[in-house]
Amino acid sequence: MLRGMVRSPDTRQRLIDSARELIYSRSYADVGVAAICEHAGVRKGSFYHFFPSKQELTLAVLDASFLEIKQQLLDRAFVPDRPPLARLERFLDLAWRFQKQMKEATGHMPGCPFGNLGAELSTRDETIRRKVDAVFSSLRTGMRDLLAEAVQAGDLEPVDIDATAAAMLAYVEGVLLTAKTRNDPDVFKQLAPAMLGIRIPPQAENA
Amino acid sequence: MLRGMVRSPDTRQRLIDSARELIYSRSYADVGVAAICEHAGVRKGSFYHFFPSKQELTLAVLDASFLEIKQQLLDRAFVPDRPPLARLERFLDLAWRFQKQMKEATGHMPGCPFGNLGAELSTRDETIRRKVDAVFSSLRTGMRDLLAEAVQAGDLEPVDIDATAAAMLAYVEGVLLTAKTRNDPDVFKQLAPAMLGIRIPPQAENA
DNA sequence: AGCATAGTTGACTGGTCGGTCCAGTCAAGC
DNA sequence: GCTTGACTGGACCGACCAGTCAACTATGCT
Repeated sequence: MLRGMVRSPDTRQRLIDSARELIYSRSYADVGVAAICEHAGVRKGSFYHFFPSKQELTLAVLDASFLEIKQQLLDRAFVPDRPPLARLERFLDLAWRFQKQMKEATGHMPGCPFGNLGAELSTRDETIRRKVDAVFSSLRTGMRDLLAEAVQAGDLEPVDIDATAAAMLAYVEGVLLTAKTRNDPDVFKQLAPAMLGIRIPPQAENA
Repeated sequence: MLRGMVRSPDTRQRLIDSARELIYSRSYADVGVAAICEHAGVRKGSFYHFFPSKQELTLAVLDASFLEIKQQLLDRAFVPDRPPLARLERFLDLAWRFQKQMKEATGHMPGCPFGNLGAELSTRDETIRRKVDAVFSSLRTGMRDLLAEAVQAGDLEPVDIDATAAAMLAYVEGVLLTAKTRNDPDVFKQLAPAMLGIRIPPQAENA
């Protein structure tokens, strides 16, 4: 009776998902390969059949996290059913809901999956650092496009959209880290909206 | 001549200093007790004479780091020889110089010693999380006082000084993390000045 | 049927982890 | 000079680390 594909249909994906969840809620160093395998219901040998190292798995985790964030957060928040800046507000609201929900479920604020890895590993693993950088770069591009649209629509005065996108993203990262360190989702709720007011003027400085 | 206290004058302090340097430039998990001892020229047994655990040493490291930041950064930047907001600019400039100097010396951007530990350990060690939170709280207070002075002097419109101080600090943390992940001090230089424009209005929301 | 191969298993390795233990050392107080 | 107690040295501990390996199983292809 519907035997089919007995041999674990998606061992590789289960490993990625387990690692993503565990590393996100703890840290890279605190989660061993053995713990990831146990959570995924997979034996050590199978792990190394699919991934040559913990580092390589982590790169795959970063891809998976980016996909998740894009689909669950960005694509939802950025639906063009309202003005660009209102979409940014929706983005912050969705992000806050998620952080709050994680706090309720686990007792901890997880922060940003990319910021966490960047903070922990940037000085120690150049490959992972570059990957995190690439993810942030993609996020910045999305933000930049939104700001360009806002400028075009006249909802935003002309700014250096690249720098302003980077600044807004940095601010969100900082707020996430602050909320995580205080272990309080309301910190995010209180501080995040100020992101919308951040501006970096075009070219050199002026007023 | 001037014998006194032959028995290692400051073994404890050397351990703290070594741990501070190593953990700051790598991470908590990447630096073992053995490495700290070796760097300090101290044997394992002595370590555990002065500190009951690596965690306790880390708490002492946080105190030492805070003292260092206060003396080398805050106390220098906040000298009241100019208007409050100009002191904030000087703070950013000093912070940038330090990050740049570390990059040149080690090849890496270290980021913020508190933010790093907060990101890595907040979900895993409640005691350290609280300590990091306390440090941030002190920093916020310093920033808050400066903003209060700026408002009083008429250099800044009335804002929610507590929330605005928190937002500015969060922004600096985010910029430091961004610069660390990109491994480029110029990111800090470009983005940091926007901190001065961050505002959170008093009480409820308005415009 | 037979073979190739993707996938699985669990025992195993060398090394490192944080932490323990205790005999020894030295300076100060009596 | 003897005792006390802070401090030191270093051997040692069990647990865990990332990673290896050879034997095994099931599936798909011919």
